Amino acid sequence: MLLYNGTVSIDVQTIESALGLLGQQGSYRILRALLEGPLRFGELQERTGLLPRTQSLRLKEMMAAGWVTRHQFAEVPPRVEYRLTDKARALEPVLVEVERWAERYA
Amino acid sequence: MLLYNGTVSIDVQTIESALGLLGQQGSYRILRALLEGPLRFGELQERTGLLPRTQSLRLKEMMAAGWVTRHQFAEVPPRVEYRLTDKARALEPVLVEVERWAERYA
DNA sequence: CCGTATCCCACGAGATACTG
DNA sequence: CAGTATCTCGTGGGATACGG
Repeated sequence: MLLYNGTVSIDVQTIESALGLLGQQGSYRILRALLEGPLRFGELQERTGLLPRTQSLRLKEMMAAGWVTRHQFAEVPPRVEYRLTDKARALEPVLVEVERWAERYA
Repeated sequence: MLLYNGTVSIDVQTIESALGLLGQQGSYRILRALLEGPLRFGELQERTGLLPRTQSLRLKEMMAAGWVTRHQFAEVPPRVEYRLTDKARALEPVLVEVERWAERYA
């Protein structure tokens, strides 16, 4: 399905899947937290307040969508870091606009 | 839960519920369609391609969220129009940013 | 430390049929 | 025309427990 925006035709599927993922519980929190920099699973959890299971699911979806990458370090104790891709960082303006909207219409 | 944005503290609940609704299937299509102007249920359906049931549910949620109003006319045949509130129209910049993102990262 | 497994429940979507 | 009713199925969340 294609919509016409005024200047370009836009792919509704792409937008819906992005909005769908963003609308999942916790996605916004994860995104906001990781915009500050890479975090470990536990550190992330402190900031998001998500259950391990939920955060794990969300991270997997975000990895599948190419928003997050996982970096595992061969250390003891084991260390894992999650960081955003450029694609995900490029969503920041979207968040800014939502936040601006929320400020006004909360 | 509150996050600090740099300049203002933002209410995560509000943002998540907005993103949650936006992420529901069809919400984006409904919003985009109604930004052009008020539409009847059937006209809207032609543009969104949603099942009656789904569109009906979505419209109810959007009404509950104060995004859409319903106007019923005492005519024969019956006529109903849906239109966006200012609150919903104010979401357009969000859509614009998502669309800009989708153009680049599709 | 970083998750996965399991159980249970609730909601959401698709399809089809039907009504004020 | 503008929806609702019903059924069926799959997915997602909460909680708790456990494994590499």
